[in-house]
Amino acid sequence: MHSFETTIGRLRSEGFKLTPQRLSVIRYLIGNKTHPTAAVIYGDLKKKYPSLSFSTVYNTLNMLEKIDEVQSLHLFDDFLNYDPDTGSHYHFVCRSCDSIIDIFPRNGENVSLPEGDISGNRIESAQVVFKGTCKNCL
Amino acid sequence: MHSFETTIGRLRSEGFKLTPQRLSVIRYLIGNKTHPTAAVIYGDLKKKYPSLSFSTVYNTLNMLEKIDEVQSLHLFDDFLNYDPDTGSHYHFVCRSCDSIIDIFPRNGENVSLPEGDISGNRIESAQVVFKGTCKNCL
DNA sequence: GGCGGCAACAAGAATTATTATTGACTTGAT
DNA sequence: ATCAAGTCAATAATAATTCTTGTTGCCGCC
Ligand SMILES: [Mn+2]
Ligand SMILES: [Mn+2]
Ligand SMILES: [Zn+2]
Ligand SMILES: [Zn+2]
Repeated sequence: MHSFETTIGRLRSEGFKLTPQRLSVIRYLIGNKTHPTAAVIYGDLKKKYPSLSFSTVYNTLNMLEKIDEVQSLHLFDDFLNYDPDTGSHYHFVCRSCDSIIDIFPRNGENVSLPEGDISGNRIESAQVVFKGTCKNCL
Repeated sequence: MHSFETTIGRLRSEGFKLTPQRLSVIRYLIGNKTHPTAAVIYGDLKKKYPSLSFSTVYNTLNMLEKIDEVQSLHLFDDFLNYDPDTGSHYHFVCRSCDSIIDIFPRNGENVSLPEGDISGNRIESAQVVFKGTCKNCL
């Protein structure tokens, strides 16, 4: 996700209205490193904005994903996690405590993935998910 | 997945009964490179075994996954694909035609992933999914 | 042969996250 | 001020998976 100013600038220029609900979701997500679910976002914001509805959270998340300001991650079976960091990075999921940890590979150090083609197929994105046991649980 | 003989040997030794339903699912999966969904497996086997039930397919798949004879893949939003190849390989998903293509990285050639630790967290498995446009659709 | 225990089964209901729909109301942008 | 867009609330639709319940068929034992 871009900065608050850049993000709302993008929304404005794409013709979206800057409603308080949308702004609250955006403010919640900017700088958030916890990969929250829609339910968690709703639960947290509901405290401050008691009239917020679940559909609005979903609608806003889907809208933000469409303009590439967030990405949704399929890390668990039954729900999605949302990540405001749409840059190239990977995730580690602890099988024991379910925590999600960002992995930022330094160039060539830990993870190297092909750019462009693999046997004639054009790669446009790559998702890498590690599963294991986190530092804390070890 | 192992050979038919090895697989049913494992089932026998783990105390599972070799029922016709289970054997039909196993036979369906062995050597299958198509990453079928539970629904596809059910639909195909239903022709030959009209009394087969959906839950039995699911139960059998879960049982096979537990003893590591298949793996389930979260490649799409709403369903799982099952892969009888539990060896280390990755997947390419075509955004246009939804086809799934196996990627077998030769050592160090295209993909290299860390074994063991990443900043103190113990990695036990890694899932890599490429998305893009396949040879056919290009 | 008859019986009890038991795993697996079929059928379908239940669950659950997400998406879609409705209709009345509110609000942001011009 | 106007009005299209967004919101809320409630509810329904969707769809993959899991759960429940009663039934079946096999096996060992009397
Ligand atoms: Mn992340
Ligand atoms: Mn595969
Ligand atoms: Zn942990
Ligand atoms: Zn294709």
